[in-house]
Amino acid sequence: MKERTPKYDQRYLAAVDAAAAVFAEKGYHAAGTIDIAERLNIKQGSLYYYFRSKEAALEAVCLEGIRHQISYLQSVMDGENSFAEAIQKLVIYTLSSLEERSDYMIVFDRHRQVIPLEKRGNIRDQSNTYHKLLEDMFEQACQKGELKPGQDIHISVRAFTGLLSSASSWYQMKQSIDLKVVAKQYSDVFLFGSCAV
Amino acid sequence: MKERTPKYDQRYLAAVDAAAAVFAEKGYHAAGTIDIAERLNIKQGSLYYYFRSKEAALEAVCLEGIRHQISYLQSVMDGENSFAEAIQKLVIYTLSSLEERSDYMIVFDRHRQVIPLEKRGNIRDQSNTYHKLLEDMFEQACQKGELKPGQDIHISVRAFTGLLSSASSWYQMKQSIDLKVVAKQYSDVFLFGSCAV
Amino acid sequence: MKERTPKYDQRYLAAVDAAAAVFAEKGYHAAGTIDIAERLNIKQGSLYYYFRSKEAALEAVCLEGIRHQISYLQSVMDGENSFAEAIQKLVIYTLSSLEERSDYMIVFDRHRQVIPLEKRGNIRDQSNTYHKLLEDMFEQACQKGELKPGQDIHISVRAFTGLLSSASSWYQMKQSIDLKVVAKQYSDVFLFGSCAV
Amino acid sequence: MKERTPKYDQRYLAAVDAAAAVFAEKGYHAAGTIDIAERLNIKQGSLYYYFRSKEAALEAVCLEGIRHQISYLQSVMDGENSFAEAIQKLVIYTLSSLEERSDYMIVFDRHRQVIPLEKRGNIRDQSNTYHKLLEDMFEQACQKGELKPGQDIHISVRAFTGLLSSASSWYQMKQSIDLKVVAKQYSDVFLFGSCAV
DNA sequence: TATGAATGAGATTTCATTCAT
DNA sequence: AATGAATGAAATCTCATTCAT
Repeated sequence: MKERTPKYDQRYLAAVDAAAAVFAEKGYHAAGTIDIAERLNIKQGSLYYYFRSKEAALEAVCLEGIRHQISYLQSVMDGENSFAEAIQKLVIYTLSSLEERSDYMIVFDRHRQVIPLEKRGNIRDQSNTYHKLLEDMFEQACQKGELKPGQDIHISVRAFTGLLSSASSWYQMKQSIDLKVVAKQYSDVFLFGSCAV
Repeated sequence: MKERTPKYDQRYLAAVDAAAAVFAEKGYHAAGTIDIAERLNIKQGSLYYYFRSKEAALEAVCLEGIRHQISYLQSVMDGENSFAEAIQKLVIYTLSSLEERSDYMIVFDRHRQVIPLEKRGNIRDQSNTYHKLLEDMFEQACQKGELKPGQDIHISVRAFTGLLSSASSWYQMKQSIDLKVVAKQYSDVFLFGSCAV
Repeated sequence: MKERTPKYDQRYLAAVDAAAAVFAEKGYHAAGTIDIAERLNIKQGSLYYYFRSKEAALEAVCLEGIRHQISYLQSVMDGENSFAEAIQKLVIYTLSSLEERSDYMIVFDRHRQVIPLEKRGNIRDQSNTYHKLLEDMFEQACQKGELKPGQDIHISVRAFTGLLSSASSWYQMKQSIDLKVVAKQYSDVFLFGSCAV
Repeated sequence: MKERTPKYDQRYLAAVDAAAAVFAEKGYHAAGTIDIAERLNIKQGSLYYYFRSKEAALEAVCLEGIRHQISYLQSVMDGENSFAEAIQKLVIYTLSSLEERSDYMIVFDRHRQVIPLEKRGNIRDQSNTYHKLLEDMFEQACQKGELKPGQDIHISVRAFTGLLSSASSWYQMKQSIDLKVVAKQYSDVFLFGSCAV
């Protein structure tokens, strides 16, 4: 919508941040553009200087949200990690994202689908990228013999993301428990199962 | 709201069904009372003979949705199942619920929290009941030595429900793979983990 | 938008009427939906019971406006009129429409083109019908030798409608002059010209 | 608003031109100041160096539009033309104006009345001048016996301008027919009528 | 039980305009 | 002369809800 000068970027990012916070707190539909504006200390109409529409604001939040996840995942894959280590790091990162960037996580998780299919291209692209990377990671682990044989990789990936998102729901009712303990157990369930023997 | 004559029950359930379908498809906020009415072939205003308000319709859907889960969970616990068997049955039941009653599952999963805390009593009660039952089940399994030692039961339960809900997201983009195969793998991940050795 | 019961028709027509009046007075864009509502003694939002949108109201006005012109033109063509008589009757009818239904005439004349091309189908259809009828009439007159030879019929028709619309602009600054005198002169100009000899 | 240095004049005229184009295309109300600015490759706010307001831009366009018509009409009257010749020249000039300056013609024709009566002084003055000149011309023709007797001159003038404006509507849907042929027929209708005998 | 008609409060969006830089 | 940022007022439209019939 605008070329990005550094100064503009700063304000724009603040706008995205405000949108994330408001959407996370109230939910996309229940949130009003006026809430976002107020949080930015500007008037409602001025929001449209940053976003073409409320929906565009949501898209911006989602995009910004997933960008971080992708780049961390990328960095984990680039590093020298065993499969088990990688899984643990991703769980930890997800849980700590939930502390530091919870707004973006929640909005992405819960409200992404509000954007109508036709306009979901950008988000879908990013989302696909993320899943593709994960699948690559599982694939490589499989070839190194780090994964149990005979399991469909797509389902494994999905089971893993399901676990991650259950962590998200956990965050909402979190009783202040040590993050690392929780992360350890989550990854252990995924890696080694819950069943004795 | 009304005494339940058989005939009334039938129409009322159709109304709940319609609400579930509409909420699931569009999301609670994006859905209009008019959409529900249209699906019932009645006029917008007439809806108010079935529901005191739109929110009441949501509550009815959620309640109806969880009722099934609870009663199935109850039946599994009453039967003579090992922990592993119980887990498998629950995964299968959830997946097949997603085929047969997906609307209710989706609405409960995604929109339950729209109902303001003050009015969420009924649903919370049911929800608590469900979690409590699950925790009991895990507790018993633990005492029988069927569960790995040293894991926090609350987290295990949550990890399990996270897995279940990942199945929900799977359902939405399902590539028609045999339900039992999928269920097997999902439970295997939970029970035995993904990691070789 | 609604099935037409007689009672509904009456109210609906009143709504179209109000829209016509407001659009004619202020112009489509300068007019607010609230103005129309006020004229109907209902609240702004209630307008949308009758019209899907402000634009739909405009379309309704235009359609209603041209309907009368077409049916009168049709009746003139069905009667036994010489070309000169027909022209005169049409001029008179147009001028008196301007007294009795000026709102519709003005709106059709000035604001029809606000409706975007894609949605102008209905109006264009009616408009084409009107022009087609006129062309038929001129064609027949031509064959009976009532028209000067060597003139392109399309241009003649257009010159005639131009004259009619100049009558419309006349109406706006009308000084109370006898309608029949004016109509006579207008048709005379068209039929016999302004130039001596 | 500014003293007119040659350079300023040039830019100013470009601005008027842009406004004319935009108003003609979208209509005054539907057109935004931003559209005009974009066409000039400047930013919205910068427009206000050329026009005090959007309305002032419209006024400028109208004034510029009619200036040409008046000066041509003046020149025709100053020359030695019979009434029939004068009419023909005016029709031709109008039609070719529609090719070369259609924006100004259209805007003047359709949107002049947007300017509120209080502020319409300038335009009205010019408009009156134009009509007055035409009436003078007809009056003189009448005295020379070039006009049919017994016709009200005001109506004749108006019938003539109606014809001219019908040419305008013709222009919009023009099927590219030779301008002179069209002009000939338009003036013939006005001068000699359409009716045989 | 059902509906037609209306309401009213609020939501998003648009846009001419201003002004410091 | 130009712009980036913001404003504020208004405008259209939506929608859950009500109620007389």
